[in-house]
Amino acid sequence: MSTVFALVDCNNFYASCERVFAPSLQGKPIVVLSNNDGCVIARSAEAKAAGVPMGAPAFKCRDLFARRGVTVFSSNYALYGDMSARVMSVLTRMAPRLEVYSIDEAFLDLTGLPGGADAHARHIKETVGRWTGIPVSVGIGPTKTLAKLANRAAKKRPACGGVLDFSALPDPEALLESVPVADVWGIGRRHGEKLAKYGVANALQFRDLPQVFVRRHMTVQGVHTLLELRGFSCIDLEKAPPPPRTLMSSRSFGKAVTTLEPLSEAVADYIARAAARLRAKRLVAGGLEVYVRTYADASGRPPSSDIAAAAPQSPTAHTATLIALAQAALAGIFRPGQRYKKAGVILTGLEPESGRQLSLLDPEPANAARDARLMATLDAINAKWGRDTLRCAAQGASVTGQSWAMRQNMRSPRYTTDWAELPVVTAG
DNA sequence: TCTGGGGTCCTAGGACCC
DNA sequence: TCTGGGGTCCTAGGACCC
Repeated sequence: MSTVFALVDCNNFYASCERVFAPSLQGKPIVVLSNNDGCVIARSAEAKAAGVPMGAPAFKCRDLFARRGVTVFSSNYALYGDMSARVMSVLTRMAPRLEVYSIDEAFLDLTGLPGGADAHARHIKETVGRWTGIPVSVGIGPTKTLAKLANRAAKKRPACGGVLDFSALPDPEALLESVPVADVWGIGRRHGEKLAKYGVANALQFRDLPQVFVRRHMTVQGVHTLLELRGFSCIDLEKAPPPPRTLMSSRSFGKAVTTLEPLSEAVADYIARAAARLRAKRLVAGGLEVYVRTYADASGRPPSSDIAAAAPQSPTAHTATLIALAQAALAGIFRPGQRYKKAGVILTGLEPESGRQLSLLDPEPANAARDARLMATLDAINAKWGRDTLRCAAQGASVTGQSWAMRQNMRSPRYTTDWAELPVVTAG
């Protein structure tokens, strides 16, 4: 029997998370901004109706926000991550196989469920809503790509109550014809532009292209998308995601940085964050990259980027070792007089820490055990008392006072992950 | 004043080896 | 008077996703 895929996607996820804890905003327009309060990354249905564009720079929307009474939130990833875990935990109980695809989406295997996929999907939608407060839509299809398309249609057609099964459509080709080709999962804007030159505007036209044409212009991944649109499943559910190959931490600054010292501090801070995530996944890094990016300057010269790589003597998750390497790399690419907008670090060459401890050919440095104990202690203290309780001096003295800190002026409380910010329920 | 952050995969091309 | 064939590894760049 062929697989029945479902895609469960949270509606306007970040905006919905904010509204769970601010019920007075139900039915009101709200938006969530990216880091640095830069651009709009989530909108409630009412904000969409008010004409707030996705991805719009926040400073260009101030008038519209004021005129239409839009409530604005800085992004609060601690809250969204926790709400996501709650949604996924409910979904885990409701399907035999599940792949968490992103913070707000999961693919489910609904093959052979009693009562049929559609009824089960409606039960899932209702349960997630009741237990978490987050509204979801469910798309069902014989391939992941078609389940994605069905989900998109479920959101656009109020009549279907948030659930749509591609296989049950009376006229599936009409749906394919209504979808711009660039909106198909795996095609994207650039390929969409190229396809338009060949007269391919929608998903139906793409589906009927010759396979060799697609292979030539879009590699094997394009062929997978083509076959999936035709109903042949090529992209399976991934139950246990493979370990990450890289870990990245980067931020834009609140304002331009022009000297090495604050840049160095920021890089140390990003390393500390990335290294903590590395240890949480029981991995070590065999290398790292540091990059910086400048503003476009007044004369119209475009922004420029510089990148430098470094590697420890042996793979490690020791924060101080990685910071020293990253700062030395940074010093090599820093140029006085530049106005820097952003910096980032990427940890590369990741491998399991356990593999290393068993290696006889490549003995650990003498102080590796001591380093590991120090990091374990640091992680335990920060887990108990908050992420920035124990820090390296290189990260700068204060958590909030750095000249490079990002802007975040409208963040909601960390309702679910910080004791000091629990919501208060008032009787009466 | 001036648009986020964190990932993956595929391919082409060069270095190097036999 | 003019440079094989085949393989591996690495990197850069381009595309995609959320």
